[in-house]
Amino acid sequence: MKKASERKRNTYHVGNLRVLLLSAAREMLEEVGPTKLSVRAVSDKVGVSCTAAYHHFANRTELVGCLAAKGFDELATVLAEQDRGTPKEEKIRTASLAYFSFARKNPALYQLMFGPEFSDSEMISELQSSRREAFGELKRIVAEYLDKDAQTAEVRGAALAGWSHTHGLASLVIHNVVRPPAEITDERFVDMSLEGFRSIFAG
Amino acid sequence: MKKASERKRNTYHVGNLRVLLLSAAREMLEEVGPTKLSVRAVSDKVGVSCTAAYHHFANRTELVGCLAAKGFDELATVLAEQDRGTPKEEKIRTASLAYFSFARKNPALYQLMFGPEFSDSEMISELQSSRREAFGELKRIVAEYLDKDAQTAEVRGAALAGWSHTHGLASLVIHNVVRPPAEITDERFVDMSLEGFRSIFAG
DNA sequence: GAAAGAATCTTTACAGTGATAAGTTTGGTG
DNA sequence: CACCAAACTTATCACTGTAAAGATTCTTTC
Repeated sequence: MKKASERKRNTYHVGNLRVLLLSAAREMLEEVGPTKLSVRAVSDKVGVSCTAAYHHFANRTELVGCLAAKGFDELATVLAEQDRGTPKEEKIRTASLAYFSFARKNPALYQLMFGPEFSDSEMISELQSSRREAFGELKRIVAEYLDKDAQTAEVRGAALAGWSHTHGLASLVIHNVVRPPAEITDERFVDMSLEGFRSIFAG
Repeated sequence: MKKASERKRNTYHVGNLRVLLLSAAREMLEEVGPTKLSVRAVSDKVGVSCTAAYHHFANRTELVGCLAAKGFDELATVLAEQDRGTPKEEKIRTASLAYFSFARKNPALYQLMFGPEFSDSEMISELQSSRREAFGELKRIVAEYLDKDAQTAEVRGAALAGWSHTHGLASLVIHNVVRPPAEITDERFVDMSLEGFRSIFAG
């Protein structure tokens, strides 16, 4: 009596549709772009009706917000990994590089994380805490670099500055506003910009 | 024999629909947000059928691209104005402040200018040249600050760094990733970040 | 000044989007 | 086994970008 859909669905209730949707979404994200990721397409890919998704996520924003949250977690991890064993003086450079490299490897995800999608709505506490933790990692690194306590105003300012700079650089490149010369590696490019800042403060 | 629409249209052919659409779009932009600006809503506001817009713009992207281009023009103008008469040593700070202030005053426009909308498509030469000119203005300012020729690698690097930093700061704030303390002015906030950078390079 | 052609605008239509409401199937629990 | 709650489906709506084809007006040419 299965007049229902023609989809092959061995398991009717998957049980963990949520994670299936999320990983399908993550897979499609880089192909499709941050704005064009649709609930329907994701559901289709999993082999489920699109309204099924609305039983696990309040709306598209929440789905995509979880993706962004995972992005921040991943970013924090990468930063921590790359920082491990780095000598003090190199910490800022290494972190900047890891950050920039992460952004270049996952442009759509990065655009999502810092895009206009969540600027108004304060919901998705998961996203907010993941963000906070990623920034925390940054502050930790800067604190060690400066040999100061992480709660210091100086550390906070320096972390803000470093984050702004690297995020700005990544954002400009990802959005094709600035195009780094083809013959130059990401590493060189980040160094160029850091050097640029140094020369601003030299005078 | 006017069985046509019920809209009041004294002048059937306006002649300059293009500019009308653009200014209507600009007006709505800040209310509606960069992603939710629709061709239909804009056309409605002008009092014209939505397909009429497609006689003046190839698609939504082009419409919104012209808006962004104008944004870059405006930004370049603001930078130039604020720079005029500023003593050499203050030029970077003044430019950063003017830039940041522009972004805060026109958040939606700013998001549009640096959003994912135009990252793939290379069209809209107007946008591209406006962008280039805005960056040119930045380079000019940095060149004067450093007392070097604008074509120098050093100037280019410093301009890139300065742009990245201020753009990053503006982007983080506009997207609510970082929330500047309420009691602090924009001016103080930018200074804080610049100070932060100085302390990074002090050691 | 009239007729032809170009520009401009409208109606209609389609496919894809986020989202809701109401019904159906399933797994688990008494 | 019966029932209930969770998971999923089928409509359906309002809205979006965009194309096609027809209508209206402006402009140019004779």
